[in-house]
Amino acid sequence: MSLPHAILTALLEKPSSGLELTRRFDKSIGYFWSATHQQIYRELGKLEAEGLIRALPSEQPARGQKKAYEVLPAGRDELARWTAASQDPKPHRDVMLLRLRAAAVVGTEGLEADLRRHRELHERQLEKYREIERRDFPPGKDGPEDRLRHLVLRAGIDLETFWTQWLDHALAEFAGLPDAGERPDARKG
Amino acid sequence: MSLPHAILTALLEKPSSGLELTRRFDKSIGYFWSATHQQIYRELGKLEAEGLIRALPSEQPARGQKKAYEVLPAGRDELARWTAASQDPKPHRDVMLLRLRAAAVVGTEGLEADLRRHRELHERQLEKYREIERRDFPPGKDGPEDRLRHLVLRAGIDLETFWTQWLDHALAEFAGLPDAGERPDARKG
DNA sequence: CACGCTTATGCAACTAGTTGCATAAAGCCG
DNA sequence: CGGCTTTATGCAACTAGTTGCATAAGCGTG
Repeated sequence: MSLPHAILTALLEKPSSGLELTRRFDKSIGYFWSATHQQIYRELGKLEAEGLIRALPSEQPARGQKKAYEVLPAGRDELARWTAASQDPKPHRDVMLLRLRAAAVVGTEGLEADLRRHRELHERQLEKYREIERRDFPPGKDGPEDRLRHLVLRAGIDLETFWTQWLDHALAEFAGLPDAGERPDARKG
Repeated sequence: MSLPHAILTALLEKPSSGLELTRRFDKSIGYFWSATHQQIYRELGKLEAEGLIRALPSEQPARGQKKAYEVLPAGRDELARWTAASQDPKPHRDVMLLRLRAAAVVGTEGLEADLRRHRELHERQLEKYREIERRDFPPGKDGPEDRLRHLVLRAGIDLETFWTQWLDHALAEFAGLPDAGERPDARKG
């Protein structure tokens, strides 16, 4: 149940319409909590019905019209409550690790190319994060809010660095594997 | 659509009943692809209907009876196909990072304790992985399959190490924040 | 102004994963 | 044997997230 809280956070940072939120999810909050525009519109409707946000009155709500929302005090309270509440970490799911484990049984054929491609994608994401860091956190911009937001961005940077290095390691391991790329025991069953 | 492939991998490593699979998911494959027993039973039914696995004939299938499955050639082919097919990495979702971002807006009150708790959980998981590494990958056990499986385990070890360190970093950052644990601008709205 | 393109909002149907509970056999124990 | 616990399988209902499509206003252009 994190999407409503992601939206509340984004709206507190800046009141926005559904589409604006969607765009901001695509390039900031979405890096660790992605959402499609349909999820966002649906959730905005629910949050409004619950009285946690409201549509800004200025622009009349009509189809094809921007409809911006702002957070109400009840919404801020709910977000504060949720932020402080203890939560167990959810197990992460990682398809690539699953594929590697499968490859140990059915052979590595075809996997190396995708490993290489993922390495490039992670490196590109890393460069994007570094760009954001340069833009949003120049030396000196270190108030308490900045430090927290910077901390979160650092997690993104460090994670992409981690995966880039790990994939290098995996590729090196692949290079040391028997030539054909097919495990010796593959298809024996 | 990874759960069926996770199950195929597990069954190729060793034919098992639903409950055995559930247990193995809890302590091995589940570290990067978790599943409940209901998911597993449902998926076993589907895989059998599709002709990718079959119930081992030995023990008659009755309620309260173990019913073990093995992978059929079509299942192995499907798994090999899936393993080799290119897939885009899915964006990871991380609630803790979201909470930190929210804390930049509504205040950090109550968060530090959970940060500390998560640190301990990650450290405990790390110790568990290291135990598995000692048990399953003693020096010398380095055939091609071992090396791939070890690679996957190393990802788990390195990730837990990463999070332990990152949480240390986050806690150090918290220590440097204004005393009360509440952001200056919190509740100003 | 008629056409097509972009912006913006939204419904419906689907897939995946979770939670709560039901059922039944097997083993233990007084 | 009668009740209790553990093992094992499974259904039903629910929540969360995804995909495909519909609708309509605004804007540019021949």
